[in-house]
Amino acid sequence: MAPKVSEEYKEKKRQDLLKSAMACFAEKGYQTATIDDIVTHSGMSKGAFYNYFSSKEEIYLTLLKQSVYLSFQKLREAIQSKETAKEKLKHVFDIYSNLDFTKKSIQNHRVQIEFWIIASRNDNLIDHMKTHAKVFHDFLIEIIEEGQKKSEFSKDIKSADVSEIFWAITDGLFLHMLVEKDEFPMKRLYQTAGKMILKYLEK
Amino acid sequence: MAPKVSEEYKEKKRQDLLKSAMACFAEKGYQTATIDDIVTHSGMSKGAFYNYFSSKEEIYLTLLKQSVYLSFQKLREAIQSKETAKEKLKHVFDIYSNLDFTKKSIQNHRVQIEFWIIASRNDNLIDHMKTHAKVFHDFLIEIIEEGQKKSEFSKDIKSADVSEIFWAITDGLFLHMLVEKDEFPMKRLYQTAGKMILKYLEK
Amino acid sequence: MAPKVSEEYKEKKRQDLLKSAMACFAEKGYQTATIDDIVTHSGMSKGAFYNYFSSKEEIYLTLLKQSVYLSFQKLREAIQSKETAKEKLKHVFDIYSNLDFTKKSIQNHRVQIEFWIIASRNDNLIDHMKTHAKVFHDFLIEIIEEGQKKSEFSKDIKSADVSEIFWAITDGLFLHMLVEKDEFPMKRLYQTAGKMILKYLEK
Amino acid sequence: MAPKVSEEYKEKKRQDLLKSAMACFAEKGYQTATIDDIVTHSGMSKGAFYNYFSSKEEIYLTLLKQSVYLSFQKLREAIQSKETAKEKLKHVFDIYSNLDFTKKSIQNHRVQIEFWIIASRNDNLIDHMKTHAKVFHDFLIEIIEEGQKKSEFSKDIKSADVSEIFWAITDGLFLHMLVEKDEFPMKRLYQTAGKMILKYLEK
DNA sequence: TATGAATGAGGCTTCATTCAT
DNA sequence: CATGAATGAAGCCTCATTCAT
Repeated sequence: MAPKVSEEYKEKKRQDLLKSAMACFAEKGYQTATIDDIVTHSGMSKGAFYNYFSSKEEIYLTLLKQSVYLSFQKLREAIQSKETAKEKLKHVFDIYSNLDFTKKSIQNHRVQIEFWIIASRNDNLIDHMKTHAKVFHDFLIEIIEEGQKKSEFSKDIKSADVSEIFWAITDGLFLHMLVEKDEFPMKRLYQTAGKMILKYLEK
Repeated sequence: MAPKVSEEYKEKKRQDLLKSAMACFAEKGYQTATIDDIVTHSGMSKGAFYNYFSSKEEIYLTLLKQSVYLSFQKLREAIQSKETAKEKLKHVFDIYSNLDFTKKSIQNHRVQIEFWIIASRNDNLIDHMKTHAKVFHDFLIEIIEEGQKKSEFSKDIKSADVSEIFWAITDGLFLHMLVEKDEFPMKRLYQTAGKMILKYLEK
Repeated sequence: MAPKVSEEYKEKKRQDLLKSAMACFAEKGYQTATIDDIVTHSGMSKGAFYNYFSSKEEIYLTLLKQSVYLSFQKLREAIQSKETAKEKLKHVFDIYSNLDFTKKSIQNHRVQIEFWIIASRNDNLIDHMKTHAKVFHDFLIEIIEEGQKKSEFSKDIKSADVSEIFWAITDGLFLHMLVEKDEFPMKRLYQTAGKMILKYLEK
Repeated sequence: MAPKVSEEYKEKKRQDLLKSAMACFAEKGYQTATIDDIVTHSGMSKGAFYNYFSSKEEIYLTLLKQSVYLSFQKLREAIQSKETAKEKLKHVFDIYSNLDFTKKSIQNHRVQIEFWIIASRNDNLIDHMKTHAKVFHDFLIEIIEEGQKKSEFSKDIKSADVSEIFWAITDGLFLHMLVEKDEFPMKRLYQTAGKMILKYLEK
């Protein structure tokens, strides 16, 4: 029997649910958001939800994978045109410091950090997270080591450590912004952190 | 007429519950851990729990105040003997980099970070958090400005921003350590971050 | 797209729950009857209950509105055919004195009286009650004043007071019947009260 | 061994608890008032409570008996000086219509009516209630029949029925007053009811 | 006797998931 | 495939009563 509906139709529904789920998890958090919230937001029925995802946890994980992947894609693309390692690094700082710190963007990050915490308690997830983390990590290491090769940066420095600190700052600042909200000078802080890192990297 | 049990007895029970609660929140998270988990862990009855705390939220908040208070106390004491601002800062870095990154200590931080996220969605809690945060923030600002006065550090630098970045690194590193666990070179990373900040502060 | 069950189906379930609730409240009282009692009586699940009513209080209020509404409807219909005010009043007395004082009917009144008491302690409910009471009150006042206009009744008498006393007798007799049960000559008492009131109204 | 404390001491404590219980039941109702409420109100301990009463139900019943007894005592005393049956009846009406309808007095009645309802569901209590009711009932019947003997009142009238109606009015009016509160013209209503009854009794 | 901490059954409500239509 | 009513386990909290001190 031929399928009753096209694959595109199904994929669209799936994406609708993912979007709604993201919106709900962002607003209320994983534990607090309910399946009802999600299906109400999406205008679909509960039955439909379970046709596409087998559980609340599954949609959550799907979301996680997708969202990490997407944000990494953006990052990589943005860098391509830059020549020197220093320029690339600066551009990464720029990207983060120029994110629109709208409610939606902040909530996205909240979900990511929450993911991180939940994953840290779940052996099945923790490897996923490590893998995701590694992607970002390697991306930065690559740039730094490129700079070291080209003698832009000091060779005495452990690239992995600087990368780690960079991502720590990123997550740490977002975490703090969640509480401080509007008054938080994210852009300035990010630029300061960028200067700090560059100063450290330079010979 | 006098109470039948001593104040010490009651305080001990209270602390027992706090300890159990911390263990459960650390293991399962605030939302997932149940009152039943806590009382089972403590060997007490549910009724007893409610003699000491009026709700799950209350014990959670108590825990946080206590843990924030304790860790700040340690920090302040540790600094006292140091003369220069630079030494003080270095010592702060040392303290954090020498924390015993045992399971327990890590879980403590997990609870703190988790709370941060929960609080960020709850207007009643957010002020608590800001207050706690300010304590640590002001502490660092004080040291940095002392260093600026004494001409140890550059006067062109916004002390509040450096403080913010320092705490962002702290929380960010802990967040990452939650996932990376044993392999995470927390000590080295912290020291690197310390050097980075000092280099930036110095003229 | 259309709902999978008909509106009639849902309305039937709702009415089933209302009936069960009435039975349980009547048997045990509002405070003592539990949601479990109600769902067990109705053969439904607890979850189903909460699909139809949002709380125990809500089903209770719904029940009361409904029962007040129904009994008032009956009253008003019964009166229509009568010509004179005196005949109307007599008919009201007749209706009450000929109620089937079965267990069920008595229990209905018990719930009403109980609710009266609960409402009297609850500012949110008290207005509901006043509104209900006013409906009955105005109904009687209208008849009495019609009788006064037509010179069937003395014009020196405050219609509102007689109405109040009539309803006081009604509730008072029901209250006593709750305890005296079978031996209580409700019919005769009601007729006596009717005579008493008519004698007082007549010039 | 001689008792450690005097009987008077114990009786005083008992009465204190009864007073507190009455206050709490009046304010919150039987089901809603807790043992904690009562002991807090009385300044005693829970243990003490259970030394004097074996359960919440017991103190409730004790209260009931006592309060019925006391109010009847007052009634009987008040009547003594009157000569004719009509005067006696009028005086009874006067007493009720001149009660201070303060909050406290109203709440007392609320508790009584609540008793009545609870008792009506409890076979063990229902006989108690009937006995109490009979005391009041017989009291009024006695007066009415005295009036019939002395030819003050019509002999065609069933004294028991008039008595029943009188008490129904009393309870009914109190019930309504609970909801209407301040605006309720209890005094005028009671006097109107008195006139109504007397008119009916007179030849 | 007095104290009040401890108990634990039981109440209300939520919500992920199932399944008949 | 879609619908949404039904399920029932599980969570939080209350409170009458007990009992060690």
